[in-house]
Amino acid sequence: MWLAGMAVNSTSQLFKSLLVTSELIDGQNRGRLASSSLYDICTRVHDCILKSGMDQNPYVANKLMRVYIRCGKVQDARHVFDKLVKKNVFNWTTMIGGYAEHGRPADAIEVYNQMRQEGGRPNEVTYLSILKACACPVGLKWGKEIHAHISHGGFRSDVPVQTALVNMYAKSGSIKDARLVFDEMAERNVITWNVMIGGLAQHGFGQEAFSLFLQMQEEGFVPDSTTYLSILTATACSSAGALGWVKEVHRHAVKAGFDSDMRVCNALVHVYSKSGSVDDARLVFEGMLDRDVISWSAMIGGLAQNGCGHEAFSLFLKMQREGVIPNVTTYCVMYSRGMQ
DNA sequence: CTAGGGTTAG
Repeated sequence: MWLAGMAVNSTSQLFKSLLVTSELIDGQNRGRLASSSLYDICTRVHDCILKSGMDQNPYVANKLMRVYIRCGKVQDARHVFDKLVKKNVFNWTTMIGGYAEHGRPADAIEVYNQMRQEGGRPNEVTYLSILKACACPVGLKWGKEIHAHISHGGFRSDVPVQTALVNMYAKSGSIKDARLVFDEMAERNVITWNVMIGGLAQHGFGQEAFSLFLQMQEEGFVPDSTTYLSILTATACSSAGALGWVKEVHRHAVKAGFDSDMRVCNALVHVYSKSGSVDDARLVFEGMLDRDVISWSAMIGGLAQNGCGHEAFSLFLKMQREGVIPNVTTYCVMYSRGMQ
């Protein structure tokens, strides 16, 4: 690690290295630097920041919080946040977003409420962050309150915020409310459609998801890979009669060139098995140029569950010959059924 | 200058 070995002795140098490092992690170099060494740099920079009294600078504090959160050290970020006497909207939003990223809705809502009590004005980004935190079953009761704040706060026509609301309702189990918000939106974008389609599919409403999939195209929106990944979920496709519209979605995917997208193909393999057509699953699988552990596991699972135990096992051997290492899921699907 | 809505495998 070039940064770890670098001679860093002044505060500004350290801070600069922290910024560079966090950008490295953010960008295409993600994963190259171990988060443990980033955390190490981060704590050293933190020391210098404290010594120089810069910890009360909202910009500096925010950068520091972001990097701590990126290392998975939300508690450290919270410490920086709590020490900050004057917090701006970025600090509040970063803290809420940090909890959202780490699936801690109660903590996120605590900070959000504290913000409101202290007279802080949430903006659209703050709402995106808090809604993300509440996008889970326990978050519904808080999500409804935030919905009211958003309606009163003048964010009724903000497409990202309204989309985040649709997502929050869908993920927290209230698909009817998700649909209500969606239907009332005057303006939408592809993400809005993807969220609604994915929500319906996740709740088992495959037919409804499919009709929205058609409707979005009638309205001039072009489905992207996320649209396909969202609609092709097992719950939506395992219901009776799903095979028909799944094939239709498949045809669209091929026409749009997504038959070369590994993730889309993985979803197709999985979903064809679930809707009862191992033959179609096999066809997609065999046509794939690249296959990862998910592709292999999906195909093996499909075979095992459809009474083709021997073929599943020989595929399990083949994947390893091709250098793909099985993981827990691979073993789970292999021994789930049909392997005797 | 800083925070950011959606995404595939028991």
